[in-house]
Parts: sequence; C-alpha cells; structure tokens
Amino acid sequence: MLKLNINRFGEYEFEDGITIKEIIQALEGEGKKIKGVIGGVLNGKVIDIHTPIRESGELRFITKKDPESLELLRHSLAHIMAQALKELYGDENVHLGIGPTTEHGFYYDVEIEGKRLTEEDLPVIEEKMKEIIKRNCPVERKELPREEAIELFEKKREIYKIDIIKHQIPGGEPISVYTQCDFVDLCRGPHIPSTGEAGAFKLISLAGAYWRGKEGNPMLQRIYGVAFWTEKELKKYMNMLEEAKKRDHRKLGKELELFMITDEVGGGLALWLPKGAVIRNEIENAWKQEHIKRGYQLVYTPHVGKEQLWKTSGHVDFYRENMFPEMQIEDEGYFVKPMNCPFHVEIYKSRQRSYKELPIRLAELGTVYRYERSGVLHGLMRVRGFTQDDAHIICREDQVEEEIKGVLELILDTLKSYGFDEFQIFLSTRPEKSVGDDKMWEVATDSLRKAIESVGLTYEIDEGGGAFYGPKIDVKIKDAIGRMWQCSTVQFDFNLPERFDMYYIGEDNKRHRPYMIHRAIFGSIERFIGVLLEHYAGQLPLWLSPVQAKIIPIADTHIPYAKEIETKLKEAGLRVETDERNERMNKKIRDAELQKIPYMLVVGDKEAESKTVAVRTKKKGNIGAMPVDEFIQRAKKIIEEKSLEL
RNA sequence: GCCCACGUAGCUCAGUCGGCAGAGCACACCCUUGGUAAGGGUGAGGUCGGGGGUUCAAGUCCCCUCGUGGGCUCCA
Repeated sequence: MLKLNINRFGEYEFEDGITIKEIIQALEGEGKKIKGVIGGVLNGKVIDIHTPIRESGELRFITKKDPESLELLRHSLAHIMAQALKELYGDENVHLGIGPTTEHGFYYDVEIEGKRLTEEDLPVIEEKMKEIIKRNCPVERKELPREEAIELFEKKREIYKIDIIKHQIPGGEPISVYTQCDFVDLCRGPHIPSTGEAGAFKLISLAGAYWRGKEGNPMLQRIYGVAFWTEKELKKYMNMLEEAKKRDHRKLGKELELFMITDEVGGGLALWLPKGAVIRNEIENAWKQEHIKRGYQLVYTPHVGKEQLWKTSGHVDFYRENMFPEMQIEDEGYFVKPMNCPFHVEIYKSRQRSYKELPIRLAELGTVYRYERSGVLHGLMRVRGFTQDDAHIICREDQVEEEIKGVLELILDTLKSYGFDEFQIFLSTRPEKSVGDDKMWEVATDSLRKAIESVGLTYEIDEGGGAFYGPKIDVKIKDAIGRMWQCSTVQFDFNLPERFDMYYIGEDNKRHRPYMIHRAIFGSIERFIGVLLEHYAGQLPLWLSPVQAKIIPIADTHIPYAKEIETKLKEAGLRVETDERNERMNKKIRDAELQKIPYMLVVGDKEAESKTVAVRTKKKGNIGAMPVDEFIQRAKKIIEEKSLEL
C-alpha cells in the first residue's frame, strides 16, 4: 500500500502501481470535482496520468496552468513529430534516437534512410504534426517485459531504441512504451493524455548530433522545436528570439565599430577597433583601481613559457588538448600560455615568504590562448585568445574564510556596478578523483559556503562537481532578456602548491603549505563585453560609451563654435566628436542616434551667442539649452557614479 | 573535427528557367546652409569566398576547398 498526500485532498492510501487517472476516478467516486488535470508532480518529479505510482509521498495534480505541465506538452510534441516523420517518410525508414524536452521546447534525433532533411521540410512536418494533433489520438502507456520490448523494436527496426534497452536501462527496471494511434515509442514519459491537448509549437532548426553525443557514432539528424500551451506564449518567445538577434554582440560590434574577427588573422582572435578599445580600457582601468583598493598587487607575465614549467604545473599532461602546439627555440620547447597560474606561482616563489606577508593577492589581466575546435567559436563569447581578469590569492588556513568573503564581495560589487543584479550561485564540492587531504577540502568548502551565506544569497550545490584540485563557486548573471551567463569563478587549488612546492615560514619557524585561491570576476574580458553589449542592447552607460557626446553644428558657420566647445569638453576629460559633415542637422542627429551616442549637443546661432549647448539625450530627446560648464558638471557626475541616467 | 544552412560592392541584401552583375546605405565631388531621427544631383566602387568540371554560355548546375552561422551535455 502507498500513502499519498494529495494537495487539497489530503492523505489517501492506494494500491501500489496506481495511476493518476485511477486516483481521479476514485476521488470523483467520492463526489469530488476535479477538472483539467493533465499530470502530476510526485515528490518533485513530473509524471503523467498513466504513470504507475510506486512510492509514497507528496502528489500534486497539475493543469495547463502549472509550469511543470510544459514538460508533458513538449515531450509529447517530440513524439508527435516522430510520428509525423514516420508517416511522411515511411515507418521502416525512420529510426528514432532520443526525443527529450529542452528549456523552451523539444528535439528528436532521428535517422531517415534515403532522406536528408532541409529547412524546407520543416513546414511539411509541422503540417503533418497538426494533422496528428487534430486526430486527437489517445496516449497510452504500457509496460513490457524486456524480451518483448526488444522483439517489438526489432520488428520496427528501431536500432537505437534497442541500443537504449540493452545498454541504458538496468536489468530489473520495467520497460515502458507509449502509443498514440499507430505510433509506438520506447519512452519513460511523461505525456499529455491525448494528442489533441497539444498546444502551440514551431519547428525552428535542424542540426546534426552524434548518437549518444559521441564522435565516431553515427550522426543523426536533430530537429529542434519550441512549444508552449498558447499561441500567445509562442509568439512572445519568438519575439524574444528576434530581440536577442537584434542585440547580438557580433552585429553590434560591427555596427558600432567595436571589434572585428577576420579570417585573415584567424578564427577566434579578436581585434579591438578604437571604439571598442575605449570600452575595454575603461573596464580594465576600473578593474585595476578596484583591485589596488582591495589589497591586490598587479603583475605582468609573458605569453609563453618553457615546457618544463607546464610539465611541473601538470598542464602538459592534463590540459594539452586545449593548448596551442609546442614551439622549439634553441632546442627548448615552449608553450603559449593557456593560463596565468604557473607564472603567478613563480612570482610567489621569487623569494622566501613569511607568514606575516600573507595573504598575497596577485592580479593580472592576462591574455591566454586556448585551442578551441573551430566549430565552437562564437563571436567574443567563445574565442581562442582572451584576457582573463585573473588573480591568485595565497594565504594561511586561518585567512581562508576572510579571503573568500572578500572575493565574493568584490565579485558582487563589480557585477552590480555593470547593472547586473540577479545572480545564480553554484557551489561545487569534492569529486571522486581528487588531490589534497580531507581537512583542506573541508576548510575550503566550508569557507565557500560561509561566504555565500554571509552575503545573504541562495545557492545550489553541485555535489562532486568540483575540479580534481579543489572546490569552487561559480556565479552566473542574468541579462536584460533573462539569459544566464557564467562569469565569475572562485576556485581552490590544492594541486599547484604541491607541484611547485610552495611554502611559507610560519611562526613556528617551519615550512607550511599555503592555500591557493584562483579567481576571476569577468572570466574573460572579451566575453564579458559581449554579454554587456547584449545586456544593454548596445546602449552602454555613459562612462563606457566610446563617444559620450556628439557636437552637431547646425550649419557650417557654427563649426568654429563647435570646435571651441569640443576643446573645452575634451579638456574636461569627456570623449566628444564634432560632426562637421555637410549634412542637415536632422541627418546628424539620426546618425548619432543610430550610433547610440548618449548626448547630442546641437549648436547654432542662439547657442554660440549665449555660450550654451542645446542638449539632446538618446533617451529623452531635447532637454533644452544649458551653459557648457553646466553640461560638463552633469556629465561628469553621471560618469563618476557609473549611472545609467543621462 | 562532424551534420545542416549560408558566402554577390565597405555594410545590408536582391538576382526568376543558365543568356550583358543590381538596389539601399556608406564613400567622393557638386548644389544646398538648415533648429531636434534620412535635402538634392553626379560619380567611383565587383577575381559573385577560392579551385576544378559540365555547357556555345555559369553568380546560377556538379565536385573539391576555405570561411561564417546554428547544432553536436541536458538520459527511452
């Protein structure tokens, strides 16, 4: 017997293996009214009305209004798509792989004999899917003995399904199949009660995907779809995709002349154009100042180092596939650096250290190079050469907690100053294979946890998800259109201090092994700027804008006055340009708007006479004339505060 | 690397059935000298990513190659 606590209905006892469908019948037998239930959540797991319940606990019915119900919808749409493919291209030609749900929809990996899908096939498949939905096939669940299941799928030549049964489902587990009309699929579920319940969907793209994600396995064709209960939600999502396209940092980078990536130089290697370099320079300066303020010491290290260094650090053995190949100089091997750590370790070791000088915090905007497969490169987000805002903290055990707390505060303060205020924090603990003694892991993991708690943030634990050399915290930020980006990381390293035999002389006049913490706030400057551009849709705050004000003379006769103001503003430290082109004022304003320049200063006869500027802001339009000095004060204050206002 | 799509002027893109390579923006020059999101005219600008093939004829069809984009972890 099972004991189920069903929300709003209370405790009930049922036979083992009962389904929601049967529970509803029983409850209705008691005269209870239940409407619109399409599934349930059993102890946190989404199930459908056919899933046999085999454990006691909490059961909550869900309707289309519950977000969990999307899981059912999307899973079923994957099946409906598979059914459509079979009907279109022949049951025996279509071999199904896996068809799971994704964040906004679903996909199915399939192999279709004699058919290579193209985008033009998608509408055809969509039509067929709509037809199947209209047919309103009831969805049924069956459990089969292993042998029978294999026989069934062998008959249907579903080689991948058989592979799953044989290699992925543990012996004792029942094998469930779902049917809708003539379509049968090996599936764990959950599904909607019948195809007629399916909501709004759209097939959006095609891709290749290796069977089980392993190179060397056959490549299947993957069809991606998105799905929601209503057309309205689907449309909203499609609009979001449009919006994301508009904000694409690669597009903005080109339009605003910020950076370029060209085949002439090489994929994944960014060139910063003058305007992009301004942004980067501002960010780097602010970063340096803040680090000096918080007790870091800035260092610089070279881009290459001798083979032996990378052998000692372990990179040659464990990281080689991500490194640029070795080069030979005077019979010595050298590597371009994929990380800065070994150099910082050498700096630490440049002389003997006393416990009194700890903690030592070494910081560097270090440009590293990593080999990424050509297919994964993506604008500034995934590159082969990038600059880490790197730092290594070397400290004593009694300082660990305080240091971690300081790092986390620095991370949050910094990210907030760029307009990010929603975070996701992940704490990753010790994996099976790891170095370092138990006590170190405990001290380190504990200090990470305490630091997160002390800043009052919630976090998720990734049990066993730490690197082999130490536990870590990862911080993700949420951008203006809701996407999460991984930026900051704080990692303990128990490996390098051992490998490099780092030590300090303690109060007891003996050698002690220090703790080493590796951390970055932006992760990669390139990537962070990419995220910033997408977050602000290119409308950067004043302090980061490459051109902060455009001076717009109304006619040629006003150019001398415009230049006079330009000089004055430049002397005040503002980044300004004068638009001296022989164009009408309207055109100049339009172009400045398109370049997302925060201020437009229009000058004509009136302004020249009264020594003022007519200020137009990107956001609000014309805000009226003011003396030049007043404008300078205003702009400087906003820059100082890193404010988003204008 | 692998699958699919794409590659035409500096940029964004059109180019039908294989038949003289186009538009808008940007750029240059001329006219125009203006009051809060595109004034008008003229002009220059092309190995159609590269190589090979089919053809009387290739931007267009075929093969190879380079590059770009979307994917290739999220367990039936």
